Amino acid sequence: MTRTADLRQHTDTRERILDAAESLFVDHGFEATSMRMITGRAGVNLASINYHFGSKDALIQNVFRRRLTWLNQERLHALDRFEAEAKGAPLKPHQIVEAFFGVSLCMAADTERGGHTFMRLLGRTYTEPTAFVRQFLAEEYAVVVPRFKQALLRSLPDVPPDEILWRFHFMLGAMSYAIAGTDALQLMAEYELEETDPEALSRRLMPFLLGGLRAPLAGHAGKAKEKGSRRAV
Amino acid sequence: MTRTADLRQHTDTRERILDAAESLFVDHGFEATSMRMITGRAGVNLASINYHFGSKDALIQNVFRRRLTWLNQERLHALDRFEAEAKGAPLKPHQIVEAFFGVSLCMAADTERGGHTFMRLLGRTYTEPTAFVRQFLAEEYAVVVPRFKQALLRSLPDVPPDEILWRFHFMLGAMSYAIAGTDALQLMAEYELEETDPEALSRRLMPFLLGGLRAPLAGHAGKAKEKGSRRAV
DNA sequence: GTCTATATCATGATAGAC
DNA sequence: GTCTATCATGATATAGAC
Repeated sequence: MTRTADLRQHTDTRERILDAAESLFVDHGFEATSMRMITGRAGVNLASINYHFGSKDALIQNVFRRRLTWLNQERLHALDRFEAEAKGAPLKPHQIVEAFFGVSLCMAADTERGGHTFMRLLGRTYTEPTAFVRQFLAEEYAVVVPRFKQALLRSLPDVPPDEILWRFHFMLGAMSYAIAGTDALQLMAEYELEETDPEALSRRLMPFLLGGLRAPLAGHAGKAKEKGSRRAV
Repeated sequence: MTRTADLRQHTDTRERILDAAESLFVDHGFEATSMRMITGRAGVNLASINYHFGSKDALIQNVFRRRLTWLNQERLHALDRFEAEAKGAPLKPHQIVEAFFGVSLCMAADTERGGHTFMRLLGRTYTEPTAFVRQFLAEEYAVVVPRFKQALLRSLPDVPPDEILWRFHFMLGAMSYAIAGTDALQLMAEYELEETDPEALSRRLMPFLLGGLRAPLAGHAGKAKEKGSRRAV
């Protein structure tokens, strides 16, 4: 149970399994990753997954929980700091984006301890959720999402709430691809791209996100199909 | 071999298999989708997949090829039309975005004949490519990507080429999430979202993409790590 | 806690009758 | 072209010795 995250190689069997599973899930997906592959890479016995986690599904949940609760706390803390500075005034969009996506990119920048791998997994999972994973993610995000949503609503009072939600969703997509990164981009570029420097990625992604978030609304009838009062809670 | 795409239910066994595989691949991924699931949904015999396609991998490729070649042709035609109008002048960013993403969204709007399903599959696959799928996608995009890349370079001469590639990549991510749509968004919204009206989606996504594409560059040193002449071919 | 051995089941693929 | 029956393999999970 020690939380001292040594670099690279964990000695604890539990952590070794989690590390191996995390990286294999990214490359092959949950169901295509067998327990033999996981225990093989972790250098532990096949039966140890069931001993430590009970089942493969429980292992999947632990892979997420291990990092996601911490990540969401950091996102909230970042938001807290900005709101403390603002003293009740609405935040600026770039602060909210910084709090959520900056922290995310920060975790994605950690290649040694697996943060990068995890963020790729998270982005991939968000659009391809198995039933029980979706349920699980919804619970993990239950605290974070409303906070950021409200901050955005206050920050952009002229933009319809639905529009803000969608744009946040688009930003998640852009970030997901950003972190998936060179592997997928290489498919497009004929020449070899530079290594993914975390800071460079942030300098690239952030302006894009803000540009999209603050883009002028489409011309006519953003609320064409009005349906009574449709306001986010 | 008839290309008359009847609505809904195909009578041809081949097409029935392709339809079933397409939708199952979206929901469960390639490897988690068994041939029994596919033939079961298609209402055909288990052995027919191997008879008609030879293997499961070959089936996967056929699922993509069936729609992707057509889609890429449409994207090129749209670009051709704009360039014909422009008579040698550089296109405007919104035209290029319209040509690529407008056509994509148009296919994604087709829910009856499976275009929507396919576009979700394509977006999911782009960041989670099995080895042979990646190879295959690279071939399919070999013609389209350079054309659009060059159009963007001409359209935005002040933006470094690498930056343009990345922003195109980000746009793909935003579109992928946009099409994945309500399923994933619902995870975030506490209230029930409206149905995904295709036109509404386009009105939402397009301004976001353009805002991101044309966003001002990050302040200092966009090319901090210069490495000789790094120009796209 | 770790390991071997094994039970049970689903998978991709094929052979061969019709 | 379609179907049944079947093979070989690999999956998750567990029982029980150490």
